[in-house]
Amino acid sequence: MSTHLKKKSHRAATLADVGREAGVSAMAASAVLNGARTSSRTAPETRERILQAAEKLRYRPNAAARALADRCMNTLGVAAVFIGNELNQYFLEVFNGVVEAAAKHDQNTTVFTLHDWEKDAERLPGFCDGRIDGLILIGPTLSRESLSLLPDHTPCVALHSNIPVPKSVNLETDEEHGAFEMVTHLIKAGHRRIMHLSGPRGLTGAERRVEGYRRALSAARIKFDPTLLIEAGFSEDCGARAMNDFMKRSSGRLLPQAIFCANDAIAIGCLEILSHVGLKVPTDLSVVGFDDTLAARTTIPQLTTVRQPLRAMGVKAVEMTLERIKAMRDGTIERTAKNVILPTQLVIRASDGPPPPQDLMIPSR
Amino acid sequence: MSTHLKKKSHRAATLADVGREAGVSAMAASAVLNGARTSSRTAPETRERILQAAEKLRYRPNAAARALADRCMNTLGVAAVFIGNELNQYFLEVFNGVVEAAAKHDQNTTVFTLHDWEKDAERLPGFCDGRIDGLILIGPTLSRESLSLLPDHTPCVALHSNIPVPKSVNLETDEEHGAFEMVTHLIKAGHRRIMHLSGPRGLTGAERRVEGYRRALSAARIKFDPTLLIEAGFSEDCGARAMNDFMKRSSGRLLPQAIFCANDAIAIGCLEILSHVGLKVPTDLSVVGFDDTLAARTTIPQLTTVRQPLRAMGVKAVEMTLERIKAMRDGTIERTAKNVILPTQLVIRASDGPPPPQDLMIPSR
DNA sequence: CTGAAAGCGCTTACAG
DNA sequence: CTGAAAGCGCTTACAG
Repeated sequence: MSTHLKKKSHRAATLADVGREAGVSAMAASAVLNGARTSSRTAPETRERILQAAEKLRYRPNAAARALADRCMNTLGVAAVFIGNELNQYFLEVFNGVVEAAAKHDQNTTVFTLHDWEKDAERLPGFCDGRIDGLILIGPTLSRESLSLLPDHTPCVALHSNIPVPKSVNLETDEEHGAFEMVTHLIKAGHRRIMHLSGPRGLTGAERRVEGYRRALSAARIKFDPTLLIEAGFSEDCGARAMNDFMKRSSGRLLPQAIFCANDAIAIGCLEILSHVGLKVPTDLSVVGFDDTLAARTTIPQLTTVRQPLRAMGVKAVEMTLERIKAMRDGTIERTAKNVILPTQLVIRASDGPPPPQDLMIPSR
Repeated sequence: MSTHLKKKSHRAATLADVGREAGVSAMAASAVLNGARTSSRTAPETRERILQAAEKLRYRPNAAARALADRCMNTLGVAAVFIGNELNQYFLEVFNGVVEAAAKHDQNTTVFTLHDWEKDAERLPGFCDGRIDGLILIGPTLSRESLSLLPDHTPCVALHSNIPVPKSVNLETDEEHGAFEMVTHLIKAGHRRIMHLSGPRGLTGAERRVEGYRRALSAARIKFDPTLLIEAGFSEDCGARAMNDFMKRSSGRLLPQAIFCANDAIAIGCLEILSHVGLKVPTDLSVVGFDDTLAARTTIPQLTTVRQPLRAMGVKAVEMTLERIKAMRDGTIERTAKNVILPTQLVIRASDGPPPPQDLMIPSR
């Protein structure tokens, strides 16, 4: 065919090209190819011609042009931090859900990575520059001031935000209850001397788990022993370090019967140290985690933990973002924060059991 | 001169707005705010005025408009499969590198998920519709026909493609050599009866590992025993199942001294089964993996494995994609496939050791 | 049912 | 050094 101009070969076909090929205008082509009210608008015969032309020219709508005209990119932004350049398991679980739901709704997902929430907060407005229609913040720890940087014109949903994000949807889980249930479970199995390796004190998530731990103890009338509450970071390394330090400085004293770790990563670090000193889990002592990340299933023994529906939260985050985007277009968007709290769930695997028949000591090295 | 129309308040400021505010044209603003040759073009004093106006109006360039004019989105696409809706560890490691490098080069990353490479191949051209400048395929297993669907106008880089992608950069690792080294390492430690839990036969990656295994045996003059070569899938479940089946049908026979698993996930499944039947790793037998994913460090004992530089491959994929994008713009792009092979590396951790002093039998259950 | 017009916000030549 | 013009590919009113 003579329609193939030289320069066209290196350019994607446009609506104008399709229209020309089909002998109609570009907007006719637009209506049948990309338009919403496709069917009503165009005569069936014309419609067919346009479809064929598009097929022949391998027409693909240009996303940028459409976005410019539409003010809609069909893409969702996801912001998260890289700790030491490493995406953590928590993020990955959530992201899994986000990607899954985004795909289902024909949305793209673009990932923005920060190194530090507070320091990089100023980059947030830049993400909302037209390339995304909504923004999902994963586990942000932003101050009230930084939060105010978020522009109004892009709907936002936050997961496990350290403080609720104003005018946004805040998705959380019932961490206090999850911790309570887990510690109660340990108590019912006969444990009394239960240690808690907490997350960084001051972080909402960490505090809630500490509260659940203490409430469970007090509900069972077990006296809270401050030497059994040890602060760690939310990583494997931190868990290992905290546990190691504890063992060193407490050698010769009574070994805790169970250790409730503030997340799975800490539990894994903890397991590692215990294995080094020859203590067996769960026969010598029980170790349990929190989160139910993939890693909880790859430890040996598999980790008893508190399931946070991270994947489902990712899915939900997408759905609520989409809702807000729609509401914003319709002008019906609410300007108030909305908090959604999802339940946690106890997952009993193999890393816990009854306490050993007699008290064990912390080995000295 | 009603500068502040009502509708403007709910709209992001444009270059025209900034220009008006600064008393210059939109293109002047464009030049100083977004242009490349910024400094030379504008008088310092004008420049300052424009900058201030932009600041005042909180001007943010609109990505879609820029993309349309530029034909450049500053975003890279990443395509991968979800197996059973689950992103695997392999992907996550690579993705980590991709996101890291993309951030460094001020590129966005958008993720496209497929359920099955071959079935969803037809979706690939749709991704190249102007919203991405380059496409990275992670572990594609596409037929030659499907590969031909990839449009010419978007540069492509593939990682561990089952067959080299034509006209693209193909990043691989020296898997055969890695497998050879690992098995040789086991042989040097005294192992003779070495089992291989392979990946799906027919897949290039799986075959290369089998080849390395067999070459190492033959280099050490150990006769290849076909009953010790068992096919598994590349997942934990598959590894567990394959191992379980083997143990069942071989009960009472000699236990292998070492098991070389085709990836870490298989090794984890294998460890799980061994732990169930009460066999100790590495004292009763050694178990080693391949990949060095995060999971290799969370098993107990930590997994000895062959490190593939997955993260670095992600980084390299981004860099090479960017190179190709640039070359395409300059018209200097090569139309030939380019293969880059990265080295693997032995990582000795705690899941291997010398064979036990006497032969062990496979326990019957 | 269909097309001509205007506009989305930005750029890149091109004049002055 | 600076601005008027045209165009990127698509849409949404608006006429016919």
